[in-house]
Amino acid sequence: MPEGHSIKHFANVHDSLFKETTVAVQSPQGRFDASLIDGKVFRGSTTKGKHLFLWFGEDKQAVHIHLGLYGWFSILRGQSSQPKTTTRLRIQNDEYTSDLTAPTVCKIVDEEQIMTILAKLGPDPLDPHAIYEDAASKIMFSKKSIASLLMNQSVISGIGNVYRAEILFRNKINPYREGRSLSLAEIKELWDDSVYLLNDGSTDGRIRTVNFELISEEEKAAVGKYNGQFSYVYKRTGQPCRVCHTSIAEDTVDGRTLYWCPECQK
DNA sequence: GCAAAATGTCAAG
DNA sequence: TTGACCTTTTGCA
Repeated sequence: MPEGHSIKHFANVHDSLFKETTVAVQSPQGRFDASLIDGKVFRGSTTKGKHLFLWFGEDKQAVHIHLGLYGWFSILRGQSSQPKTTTRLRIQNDEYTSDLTAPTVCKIVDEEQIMTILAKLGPDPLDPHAIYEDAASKIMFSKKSIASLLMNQSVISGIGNVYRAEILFRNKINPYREGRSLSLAEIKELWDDSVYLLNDGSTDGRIRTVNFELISEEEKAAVGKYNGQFSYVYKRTGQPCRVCHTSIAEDTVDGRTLYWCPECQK
């Protein structure tokens, strides 16, 4: 389940495995018209926040993909495997197969539609040219909580529920503070930490936020059970804070579950 | 075997 | 604010 780091990771994977190769495209599920790009050359990927664009052919047609809550790519070596009936988009060259399942969006878009999508998104911490002040100026005058603002893709794009919880913990910010109550230094710290964490996560598509020394031996031993993903507060309701041992709290904000440490994030 | 939850977003009420 | 949507995984019978 994807935040911005996964999108960037999948973009990089597609670039490294399929770029400038002729690809066969199908939609076993039938909900994407694969004939529009089947047999064309894959030209590469672009991303912003949680939005991925795959470019094909001489006239550079773009397929807009948003993974939503459940969408995922499975990348396989070879091309012999049978696709699942739920596979929306299968891309293959001589060596690799990419199967996309359960995206919220997977469709051909034109330049105007792309501009509309991009215009709605705040700066992406994964973009080296992002203008962080665009996010800062929205946060510093807002009466909404910083927890709300970080999840709002028009403020800052690419952060989801896991990174939100973890970034606020790492920077000792109470999630209910109004955006306008944050100092510029605090906002800059949140941005810098987002840049660091999302970049790190995008290398392999995994979220790493916790100082490894703070993870207990028992937890490390049970690594398979947790799929190797540790957190400070995300989904740790009732468990002791890794820093101060206070019980981690949870609440629902804007329909999403928020986790925080009442002591570290006063 | 089935219900519930899950890293997201949009539109209806 | 709630429900709908796309699918898989987990936990409880």
